[in-house]
Amino acid sequence: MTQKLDAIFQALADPTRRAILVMLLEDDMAVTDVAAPFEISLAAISKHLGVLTQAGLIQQERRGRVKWCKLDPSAMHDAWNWMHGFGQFDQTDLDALELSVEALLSEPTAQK
Amino acid sequence: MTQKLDAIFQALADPTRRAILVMLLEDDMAVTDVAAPFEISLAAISKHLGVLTQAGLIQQERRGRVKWCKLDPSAMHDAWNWMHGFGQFDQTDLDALELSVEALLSEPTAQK
DNA sequence: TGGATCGTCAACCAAATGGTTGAATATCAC
DNA sequence: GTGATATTCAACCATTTGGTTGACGATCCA
Repeated sequence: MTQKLDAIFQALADPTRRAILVMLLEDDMAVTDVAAPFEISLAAISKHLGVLTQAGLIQQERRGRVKWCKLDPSAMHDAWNWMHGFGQFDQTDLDALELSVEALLSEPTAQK
Repeated sequence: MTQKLDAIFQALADPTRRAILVMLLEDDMAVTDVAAPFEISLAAISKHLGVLTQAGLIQQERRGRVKWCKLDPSAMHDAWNWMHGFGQFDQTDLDALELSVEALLSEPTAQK
């Protein structure tokens, strides 16, 4: 597990990679489209996507000549879980937490 | 903010540093005591503590010849907050969240 | 078939990282 | 003051990282 966390945090430590993740939050994207907003080479982006895939933060699927990238939140969740032990949540956090909980509780399938 | 997150995630990407943070969860510690369980040199631990301090994950305070290290959860919290947008929380998380919320709500000073 | 597009690979480079050792600086305790 | 303890500093080293460029293998389309 610690090796997995190494990879996840390492992947998250780069601003370009975090920006990519945020973009993928919006929608799945092809490699070329991921690269478009950045000034670095396509090969560099390709490497970043490799790092993210290795860390399990995204999944890549090839369809034809296009390789689609989609977010995989489960790895992020592992990191989140590890950090969770450290949080003494203050009021600000509490608000966010309550919103999350309430949203889930109000879903049709949810039950107390 | 992104530079701050760079530093935080970078700091968290090393297993030795994560282990140190877990140790400090238990109690504040002197540098030498932090170093004790590890096989690497004291100087290396000192560097790790520097990285953690730089990232804002711990605070160091010198008293006499001893430098005390204590956890500072606020930086962790920044990272946690960034990640929060990515989480589709499943039932397992919900349980943990509820516990946190309820614990806070049941504190004397807490109010709905 | 042939040209354009998508993406990776390989080789290379500079800078950062995690480690070492040995010397230096404070502080404490006698 | 002397010696032991706590911590950092400086110089060094090997490896990793994030980037480049140019060539390459697939795939689409006309």
